[in-house]
Amino acid sequence: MKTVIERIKEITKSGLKKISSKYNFSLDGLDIEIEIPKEEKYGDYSTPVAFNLARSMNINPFHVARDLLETLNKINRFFFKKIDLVPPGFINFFLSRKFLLKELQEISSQKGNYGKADKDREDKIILEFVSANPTGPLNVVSARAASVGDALGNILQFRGKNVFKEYYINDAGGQVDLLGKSVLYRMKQRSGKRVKLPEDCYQGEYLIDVATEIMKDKSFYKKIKNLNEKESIEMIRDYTVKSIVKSQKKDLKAFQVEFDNWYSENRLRKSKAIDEVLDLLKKKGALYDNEGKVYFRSTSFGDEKDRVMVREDGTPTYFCVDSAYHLDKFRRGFTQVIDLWGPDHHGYIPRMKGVLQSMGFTEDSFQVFIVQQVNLLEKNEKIQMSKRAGNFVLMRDLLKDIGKDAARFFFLHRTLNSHLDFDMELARKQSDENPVFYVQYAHARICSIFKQAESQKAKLPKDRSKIKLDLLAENKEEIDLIKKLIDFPDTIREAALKFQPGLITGYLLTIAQLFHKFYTEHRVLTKNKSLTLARLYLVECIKIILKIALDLIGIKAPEKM
RNA sequence: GCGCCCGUAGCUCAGCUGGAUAGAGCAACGGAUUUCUAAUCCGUAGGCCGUAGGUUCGAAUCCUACCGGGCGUGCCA
Repeated sequence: MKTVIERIKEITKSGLKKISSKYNFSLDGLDIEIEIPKEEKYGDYSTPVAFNLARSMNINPFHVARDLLETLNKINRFFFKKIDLVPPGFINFFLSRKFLLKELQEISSQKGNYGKADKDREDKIILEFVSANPTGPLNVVSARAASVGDALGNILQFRGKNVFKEYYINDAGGQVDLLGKSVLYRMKQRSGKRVKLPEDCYQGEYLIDVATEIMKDKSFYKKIKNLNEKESIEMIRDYTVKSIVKSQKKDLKAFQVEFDNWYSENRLRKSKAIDEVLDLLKKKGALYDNEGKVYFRSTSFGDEKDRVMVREDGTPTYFCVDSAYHLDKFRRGFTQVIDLWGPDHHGYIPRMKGVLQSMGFTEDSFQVFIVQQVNLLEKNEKIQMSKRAGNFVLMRDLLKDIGKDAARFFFLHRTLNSHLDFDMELARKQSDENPVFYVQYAHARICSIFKQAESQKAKLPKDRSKIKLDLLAENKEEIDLIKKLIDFPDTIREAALKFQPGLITGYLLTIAQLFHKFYTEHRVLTKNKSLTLARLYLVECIKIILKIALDLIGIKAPEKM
């Protein structure tokens, strides 16, 4: 099913085809822009296509628009009530009432599938996000990434893509060794030794819990007691990572975010993947040796300097391992690799793009989006957060404080690429008037209407064709609602195309607003039975759309509040 | 030094591949409920779009310089 904009685009295109010979232009590569004007008098949809053509051919936009309008008026009578031409060359479309009602029927009949795109058999997307180090519980930054990543995955899936959500566990390297050491010292402390936790260790108190857990695990504890410090640190490290990953999974689940796969860096390192990536890059001539180290020529891809892949002692760098991981993503058959990274990894984009291109993958098969940082404010003071210092606000605390629905809505309702000031005090205090409740209330209100209708024996018949839809769209509130409802597929489409899950929250707010207004102005349950049924039908469509949209972003659609 | 993000209403932010009179929410102020949930609705007020130039029919949007805030700039992960 094509979206409304897609259909208007097609109509406009066929109109342009008919006048193309007169002006001698080609439609190849011309993107016909269809937008929703800010002001009602400029129509429901509008196109500035005449300007685009006029500019490239140096002709008068008004003339092109005038001829286009003439052809368009001949082409379609059903879609539009009228088409306007406004100087200096805007073409404005006004939808017909007939079309609005026809499209409303689509919502009713397609239900949860309204706005879905056909399955795309070509693309297999792997979407990697969060991937926090397994050195502690997830914090608010991960919460933002989780909200965004999960919603994006759902949206892309809805728009027909095959999406595989993956979490990369950095369970190898120096950081986790330090983690093992930290827990070892916590264990020493717990057994009564007066030792101080070294400064380079993770200071978080959650590690005391892990230490306790290990000491209670008698069989494991016995095993490590007789080992030397290095060996026991390794054992403790693995135990700790396992325990922390488990708790991260739990936190994410509470946040309603689930992954298709948790991928272990440790396992990757033990496989042949690293040798493979080095071999492949060598074959392509992208590597060179210098002072006993192996370098990758990332300067060929706009990086500031070439990057070390293998150190003098023969161990691979993080970059090297990550390259192997990304090669593995393609090896597993994914055609589109999408990563959400934190701003601290920003500098890695050129070299990672470079590595993948060197190995023969196209530039646009790998995309990175930076989910910007979250600044937490408490009493107007910025909270300094450092994992090592152990003072960071946790995802689970956020959940307890303001709830999953409000938190997710908040994280999504702004572009992922900009910094986010999260005022904890305000979020807590405002929990009553948070926009998410406004949206949820709309859904609950609708459910309440149906409950009431049932007691009045006003029930929508199974055969919806019996309903007199002609009674709808008689007033502005209904017309505005229907117009916004049928815009849903376009909103989702744009959100998927531009990777902007925030468009959904904005859409939800508008629908809720239009509904609340309608609710205030008009009654659904009236003495006129036909009208009652028609309005129930409309309200049911609103409920369908609200539910789909809320599901996509992982927010509950409550039956009552 | 270099790179990136940000600067729009009192606050939080949309709008940024140039287009029609710069928008929304919150806060402030004034109003609305005998009827399906007032967690609602209606109205008022609020702006040198960081500053200065440039590009053009047209700039919040593009270019240049500068100012301010934040982050990054490892053979750590």
